[in-house]
Amino acid sequence: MATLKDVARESGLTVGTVSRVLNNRGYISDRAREKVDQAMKKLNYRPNEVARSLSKSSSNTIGLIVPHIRHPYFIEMISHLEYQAYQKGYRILLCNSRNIQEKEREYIDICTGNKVAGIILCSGTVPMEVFDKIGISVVTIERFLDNGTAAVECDNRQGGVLAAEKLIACGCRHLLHVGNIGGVFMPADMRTEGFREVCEREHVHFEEILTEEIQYDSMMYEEMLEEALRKFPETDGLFVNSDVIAAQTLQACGRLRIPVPERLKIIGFDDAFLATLTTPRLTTIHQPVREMAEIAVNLLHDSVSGKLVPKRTVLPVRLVERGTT
Amino acid sequence: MATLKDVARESGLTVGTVSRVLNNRGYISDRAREKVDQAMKKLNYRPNEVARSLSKSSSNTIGLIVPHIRHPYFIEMISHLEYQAYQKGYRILLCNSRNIQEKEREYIDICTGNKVAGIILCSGTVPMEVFDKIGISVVTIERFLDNGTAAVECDNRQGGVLAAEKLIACGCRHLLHVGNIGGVFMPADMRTEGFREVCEREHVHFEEILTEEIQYDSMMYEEMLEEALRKFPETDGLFVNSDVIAAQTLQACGRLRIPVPERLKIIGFDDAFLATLTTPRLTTIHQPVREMAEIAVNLLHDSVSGKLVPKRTVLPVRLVERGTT
DNA sequence: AAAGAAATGATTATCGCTTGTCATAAAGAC
DNA sequence: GTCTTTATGACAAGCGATAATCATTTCTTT
Repeated sequence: MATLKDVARESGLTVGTVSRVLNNRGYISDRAREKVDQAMKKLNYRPNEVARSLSKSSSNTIGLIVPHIRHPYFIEMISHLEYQAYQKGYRILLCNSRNIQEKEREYIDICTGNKVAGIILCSGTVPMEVFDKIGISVVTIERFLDNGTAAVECDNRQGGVLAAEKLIACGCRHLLHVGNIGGVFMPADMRTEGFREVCEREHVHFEEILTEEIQYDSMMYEEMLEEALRKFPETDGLFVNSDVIAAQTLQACGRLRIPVPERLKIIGFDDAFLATLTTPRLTTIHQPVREMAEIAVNLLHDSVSGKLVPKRTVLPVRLVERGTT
Repeated sequence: MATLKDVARESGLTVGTVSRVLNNRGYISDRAREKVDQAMKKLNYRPNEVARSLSKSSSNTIGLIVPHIRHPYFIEMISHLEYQAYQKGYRILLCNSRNIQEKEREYIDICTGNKVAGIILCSGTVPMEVFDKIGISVVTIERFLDNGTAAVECDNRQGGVLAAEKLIACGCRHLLHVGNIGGVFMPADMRTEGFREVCEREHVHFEEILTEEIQYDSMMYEEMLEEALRKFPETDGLFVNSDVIAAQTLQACGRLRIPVPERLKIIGFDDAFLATLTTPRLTTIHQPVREMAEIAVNLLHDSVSGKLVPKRTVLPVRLVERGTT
């Protein structure tokens, strides 16, 4: 592989000048630029990013830590983040914490060892102090981190409000809400708050059940859902915390012979691709994933560049009506 | 951040010795190991992987190039590859070529610039000569690459055979096959071969339609499918090249009021998570994604270690019966 | 006790690039 | 014609490891 030195020799310039051309630093003439360009092409030169990173003790890589890859929500998030990062000249180091604290810690270590420019954290099993030491910019998405650089969220509470209002408007009077993992706090808990608020205001009865970590990890909710529907047979409106759960509710309803949306209306959350592939299609709360990803990358970029960034950014959600209401 | 030097000072040893401890090289006493361990802990030392990579002119990162992230098949593949790579001490640099040659080229450059240990290629818009120059190990998954290091595939032909046999066994006599993108050659084309063979052998009539790149990229097949079902109204058995297409066929059937599986039987391909979320659930050809991912990473590892690796590895597929047959 | 193995020290080149310093020219401003 | 700006050369320190060389010292063996 050709090095800077080779390019310098080939172009008849010195490494200093060539480096200045590459980094757009100091005085450079158009002629020099041209000569460097030609030499680079001729030698098929690619700067060694590793050496660059070492020299600057920071790379152009973003560590992306997610608790799950196969989950439809994270798929969308990862896909958009990759794109946004690419647009801004960053690469993505993909880290799947599998929702395990030890793995998350390990990945954080890996990120620091690899001198990532920053971390985008969609996983949240690790306390802030772990980050305090390492001095890396961290942008969270839909996670709390007491003292993090910046947090991006959607308006979860509003999502809960929209769902409740819609179900009630549809005439449902016995609501059921399938929420987050018990004992783990995250912004998504606010969906429950919003939902609860509306139900209480409207004096509509509602039940609430929590989920378990193992269900989240394996994405298997069916058994639990069947049980819940058996336990609350009068349920006529259901608000669940993800499209995956909603899709599996449809499966359970199929088995229990509960017609949707005739006897039971369902509203999911996320508006992932999956929402358009079920029968009927899912009515759901749309999270602006594209925008959230874009903002997250921008925040990280700004923070790395030393700019002051907002600690919290909340984006609006909206109800997307399809076939389950 | 603490460096090797600091650890050396703290442990009362020299950098040479500490480096030898870290890399398990040469003679080292247990006492030295201990002292280094303690010093590392005390200083919260993490080796700078960037410096390491520069020194060895190769990193422990694998460049993973996919044409798509949101596609259910690639999701599973990415998830498994990440896990397998992690197990073997590799990191994943996630590259989404979006099925665009220029982007793929660019990502290949990025990979070389970042001195990846090797590339796992699930995308295939770039000719081999691009790789020839750079001298990087490349393992392909479900792609042809004339002169690549190693290729991992599933037995696509057998998949086609199984699908055809099943449909015919179910009594279908007017088959339709939705194949790959026209003009682009890939191992998945062999599914069509196997399917065709059986149909011809059994004298069962079948139609075949190709898809377009834009459909693949956007994952929107519905219009095309509706059209196809209108054009061939006597169709009673359908074999499509992915679960995404199968799921959208269900959507189309819903709109056209074609009962599945009563009047039309459908077999998909991949056996992604999605296959269990549709109504009815998809009968499909299972690709052993976990094993393919594991083998791909192993092959890359072996190849990087200088071992001789098989040029082609073909894994068996199997029919998974669910509700669409 | 002699010989070899085991363990470490001390030092340094190397990886490829960034960035700083200082010197030196040539071009343009006034 | 001086002064500044622009453009480059020449050189070298530094980023944080790896790994090689050579010199020592301590421990085993026989």
